[in-house]
Amino acid sequence: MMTEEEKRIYTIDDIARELGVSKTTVSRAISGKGRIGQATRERVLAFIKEHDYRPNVVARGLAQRKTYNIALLMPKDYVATEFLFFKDCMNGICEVASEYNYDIIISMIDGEDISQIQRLEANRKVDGIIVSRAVVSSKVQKYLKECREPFVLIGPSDDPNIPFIDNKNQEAGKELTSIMLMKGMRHLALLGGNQSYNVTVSRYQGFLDAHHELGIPVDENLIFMNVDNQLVVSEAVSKLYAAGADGIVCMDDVICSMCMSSLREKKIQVPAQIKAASMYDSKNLEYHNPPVTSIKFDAVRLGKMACTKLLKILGENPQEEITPLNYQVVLRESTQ
Amino acid sequence: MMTEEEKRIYTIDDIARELGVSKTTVSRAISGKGRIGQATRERVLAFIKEHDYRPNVVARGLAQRKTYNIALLMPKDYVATEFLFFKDCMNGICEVASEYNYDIIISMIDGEDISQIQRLEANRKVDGIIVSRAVVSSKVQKYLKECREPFVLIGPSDDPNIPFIDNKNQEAGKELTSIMLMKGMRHLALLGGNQSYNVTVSRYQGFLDAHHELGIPVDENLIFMNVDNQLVVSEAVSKLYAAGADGIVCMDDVICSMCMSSLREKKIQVPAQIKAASMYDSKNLEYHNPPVTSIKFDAVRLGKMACTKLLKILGENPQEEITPLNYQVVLRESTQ
DNA sequence: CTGAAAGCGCTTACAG
DNA sequence: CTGAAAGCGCTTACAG
Repeated sequence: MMTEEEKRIYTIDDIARELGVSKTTVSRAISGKGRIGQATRERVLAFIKEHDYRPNVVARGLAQRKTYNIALLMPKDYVATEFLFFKDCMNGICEVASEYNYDIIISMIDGEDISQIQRLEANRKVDGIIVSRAVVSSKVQKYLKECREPFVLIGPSDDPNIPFIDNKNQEAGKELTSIMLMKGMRHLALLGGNQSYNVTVSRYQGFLDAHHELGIPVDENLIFMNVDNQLVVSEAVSKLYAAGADGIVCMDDVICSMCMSSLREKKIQVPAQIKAASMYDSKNLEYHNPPVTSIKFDAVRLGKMACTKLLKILGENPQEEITPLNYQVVLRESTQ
Repeated sequence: MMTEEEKRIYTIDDIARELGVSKTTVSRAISGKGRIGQATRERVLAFIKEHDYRPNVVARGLAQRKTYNIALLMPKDYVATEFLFFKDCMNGICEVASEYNYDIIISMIDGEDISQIQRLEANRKVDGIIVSRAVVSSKVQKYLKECREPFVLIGPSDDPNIPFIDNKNQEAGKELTSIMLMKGMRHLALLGGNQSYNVTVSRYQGFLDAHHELGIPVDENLIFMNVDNQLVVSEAVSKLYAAGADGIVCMDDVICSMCMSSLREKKIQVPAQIKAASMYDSKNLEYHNPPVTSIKFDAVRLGKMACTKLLKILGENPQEEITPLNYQVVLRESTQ
């Protein structure tokens, strides 16, 4: 008959009764913990499979004093670039989490306001926390350290007690810059984002490192930080071009997009008159003319590893290996 | 003493014992359900406040057969525009949810793949679902209708059985277009996004409505749909300008940004030689030169209302009123 | 107005 | 190898 009765939801008790065993036994068959006869286990497992039984995660959680939830903290005021990056992280996090049957609870953090974190803690609905942004205010970080929940940070940390996962921003910045210097450019300009972000600081440092290592002086007049809108970028581009820059390193895609369109507007040819490169390779740059050289970070992977790291702390045994994160340099026409 | 012992976590039993009442009584004082003496209630409440007791939401949930979780479905492949809009929705959703002490569990949906939804359902960790994108594939929608969980849709629906919340996209498209027509433009171009999205279809329809109502013919040669990258936009701009367009309606901000930079590049003056307007007012347009006229939707509000609607279905009594969503037209220099 | 008891659906010592 | 029992921290008829 196709018209089956309303699919009933089995409990562990139902199964025990129908199979004539104790629920202890059923529980053991499912969890794999404790001794149990081969035959019994198979019988239970077969029944479970046939009736598509899924244990109630909440009940299990209560008994085990776990929730199988992980909180993901997310700043309320994310801007475009960060958010695109974050989205990929989230993909990675969710993927790993669901493999271990954890769910992700999202919590929007408003600047310095820790009330949402307190709420999470008070409600005891999560086993751990992933903090998504390095820029999380020091107040938030401080609170997290004091609070009961284990957490991992996506982004850099100099506190050895805080588990974190980060892109190699400084190394990447250095490598990209080195490549441009080795291609012969001697007057590199830098267009950077918000300096209160760690990522900005790291990439900037990488830019400096490359110069120092090759013994090439940095021209302070070509450094423009905190450029975050079309107008400011446009002005910066005029200035740097007038000042004789032969290459531009953009700290992220959005800045680079604005930079490229500004160059087009001013009829400055790339790469003929000036070269350009960016530090985060999103789809934004894909269709640019000319295609832009850039560093490609693997945000999905970053998310996966952050989640894996937290799961380890929570006592799970994730198979995924935590190998150092890497980046690629994608050389395109804009630096030829 | 400042150094208090490890903050212990009280349970309802502890409180009952310390106060010499039954836990039934404590429970009643907290929930407000059932009769309870004024004096007793106050005594309990005072104790709770003093010791900062917070009931265990998971345990309560188990007893009430609720989870106090809401799932938010989110497509894995969101692109920039949608995602920015979605972020605001999320803010609204989270805000309302946390007021009622619900949490938001995020679930990434990969196209037609319903396995994550099945997982949500099987795990019974949510009381309801908010589907974030109108474009959710028909397969996903179909599955949701059959599944046990109540859900609301953000976006349009013609199925009267599906609760949904939507922007007035068609009306907004019509109004923006009407304004441009009434300003005297007679050859309006349209730059639209992905036609498989309902929002695109609705805004397009609004564009047509305005023309019909005013008895002004639509020039098919000025309609460019599915433009989603700089190159394509740039070509479209060339064509429409050559074809004599006197105004451009962009369906979203990202398209509009690309359109504006393309116009700048081609040295076509806005608003002198051609006017332009957009349909979603994000920060993207804020710094454009000239500032761009646009429709402003309230995504945060949209999220709030979606969540409110779901909470109603779940039997809560949200105070927030569900009034029809509105939009603003922000007239700026680009259409003067 | 208040409480003892059963129950939500699991897990886990403990005993056999 | 298996099970009875207690427990996770709440709620809620039911009885008084």
